[in-house]
Amino acid sequence: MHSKRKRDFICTSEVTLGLISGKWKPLILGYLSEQTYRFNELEKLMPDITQKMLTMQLKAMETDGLVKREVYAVVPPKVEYSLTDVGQRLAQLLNQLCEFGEDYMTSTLGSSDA
Amino acid sequence: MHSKRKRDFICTSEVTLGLISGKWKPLILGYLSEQTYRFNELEKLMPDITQKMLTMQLKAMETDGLVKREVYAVVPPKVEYSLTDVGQRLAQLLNQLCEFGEDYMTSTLGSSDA
DNA sequence: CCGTATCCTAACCGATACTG
DNA sequence: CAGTATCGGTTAGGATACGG
Repeated sequence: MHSKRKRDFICTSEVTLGLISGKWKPLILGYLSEQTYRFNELEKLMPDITQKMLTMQLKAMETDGLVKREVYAVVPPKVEYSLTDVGQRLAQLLNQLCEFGEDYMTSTLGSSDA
Repeated sequence: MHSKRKRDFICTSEVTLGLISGKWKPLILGYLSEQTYRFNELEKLMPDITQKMLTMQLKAMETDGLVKREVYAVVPPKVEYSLTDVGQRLAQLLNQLCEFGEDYMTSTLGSSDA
């Protein structure tokens, strides 16, 4: 009874994957799930990311409702990023992906074509 | 106590994401989680995929240990694809992504910037 | 400090044609 | 039937420079 509807069903996974797809999103999600960070703090946590990419990924996640952006009207500028409730739930899901990843790496150590 | 190790931990999620990343992999995973399919059956299930992409994604998934490929020495050729145990477990995980995706679409209907 | 804008490369993916 | 090979378009992402 699920053979025909499966395609639609599976496609909703791509909605979720779209929220995470992006080279730095999983990492950002991971950090922000711990605490609120300022823009340049995130930069320091991820030395390899460029300002452009950090801005883009944060903006995308904000648009997707995962991240909350708070601007303080001070000089020098201060902007804080935190996860929304949805973002936190997605971060939880990401943890499950981590668990699978760890298990996968373990269970495929004795693979024949590794 | 987990703030410094978090980065390594989160990065293992990218291992899992790497297994799913690919335009058609979630769909293929979904179909093969139901039953074994032949190459051209998968083609029919996904009318928009090209032979090249189907071959590539299947080969990648086979290399990753998600898919089992069985060749029958007959004419015309017959090749059957099925999920390995790891592949099945990943398909389960994909179902959770689906659930989140559905819930996400529902919970963001009343969003302010939709 | 927090971004934007521009340029450039590399990867992904589709269309098409060909092969065992 | 089940692939492989080649070409070409589109997009993600990095480097760098500039602006509020």
